Amino acid sequence: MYKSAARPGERILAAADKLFYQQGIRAVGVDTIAAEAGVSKRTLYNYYATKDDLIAAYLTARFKHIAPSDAPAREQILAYFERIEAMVADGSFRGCPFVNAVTEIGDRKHAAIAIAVQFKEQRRQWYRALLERLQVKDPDALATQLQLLVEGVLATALVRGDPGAARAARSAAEVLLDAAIARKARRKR
Amino acid sequence: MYKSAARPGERILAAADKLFYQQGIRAVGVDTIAAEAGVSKRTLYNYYATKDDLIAAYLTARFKHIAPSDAPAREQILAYFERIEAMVADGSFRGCPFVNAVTEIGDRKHAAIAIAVQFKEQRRQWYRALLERLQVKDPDALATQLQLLVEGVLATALVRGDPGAARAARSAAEVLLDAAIARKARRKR
DNA sequence: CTCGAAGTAAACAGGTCTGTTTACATATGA
DNA sequence: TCATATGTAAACAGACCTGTTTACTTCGAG
Repeated sequence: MYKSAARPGERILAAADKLFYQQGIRAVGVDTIAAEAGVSKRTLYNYYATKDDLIAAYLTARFKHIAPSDAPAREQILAYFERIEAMVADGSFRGCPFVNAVTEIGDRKHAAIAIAVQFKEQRRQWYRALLERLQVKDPDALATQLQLLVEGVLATALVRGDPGAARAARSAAEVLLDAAIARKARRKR
Repeated sequence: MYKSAARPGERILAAADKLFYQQGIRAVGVDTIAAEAGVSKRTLYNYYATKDDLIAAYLTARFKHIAPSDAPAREQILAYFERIEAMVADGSFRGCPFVNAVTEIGDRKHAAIAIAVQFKEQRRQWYRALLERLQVKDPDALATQLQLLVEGVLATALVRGDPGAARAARSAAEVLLDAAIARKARRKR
């Protein structure tokens, strides 16, 4: 399938990403991934010693940082909600891969769980840094709240398949931001 | 295990509930459930023709309505966030069973998906009815937003195991409610 | 007392899973 | 040229899965 492209290791990872995300980690066997990658099972096990290693690699590869930007903080945050909306609207959306992995894995000691926790914390810090620039009163708490909205959109869109939740989240975020900024302005006076 | 209690059908359902929720639907086989229920596999298949039927029965049994109350609407909503916090704080929390089922199942035509969708919609209507009593401007939209917060708490608590998210959600809900009520008061004037 | 419903235990069929192994092919660089 | 690394195909081991079947037991109602 991916035979023409790239090296085996990358083809395997691409196949794993597609199948794990679309069908679930437990639903997909290594045989299927090897076939999709156009690679023998032996080769797959050369690159990834166990399925668990491959799962960890899959999540690590999904661990993207957000490109830093000089745009106004409030704008960046609201734009993020729009990015989520686009993601969710795109038909092939199947929930957050990190949350799904935690759901499917069970064993809290699995490397994948730590990666998921790190990812969520990294996102939270991204909000927090922006909120500090806005000088809101409690950037840490508000960062958590914004993240709750995003997490809620991902779960809701998974269940209902409806991207409308993203717009609702965006407007809730606006209310929360306005309230936090207004409070600050009031205190300043 | 549950041998002393109740009839086989109920013992099976209780065992399925415990194991499906704690370890995941795909992680648990019918053999394990039969053993936990202290029942032969033959008996299990007498009560539930297929594992899928048992999964559907498990979710149906989890489908609880919220007891109606005459308490002030705002109080009821905030109390709901506290109930979520208690749920999440209780060690054995493993996410929302309905969302988990959707994650684990994949096949959108499975009876379980419809049950999950219905459940979420039923909860949303509960918020909406309360918000109508508060005469906020757009009860439907605000109901969705409150639900996003709850859904976010469930997902976040699953990943991080931290019940702090529930308190953050509660205070976000307060801000959203206050904003919606203030707007209405302003319009009234 | 006896018949039938409802249960048990255990094996089985046919499938899939992860991970290993064997035997062979190809390509590249010293 | 030829050794080594890297790959393939395919079978295999051993486990677990869902669902069925067989043969036996228990027990209560008529």
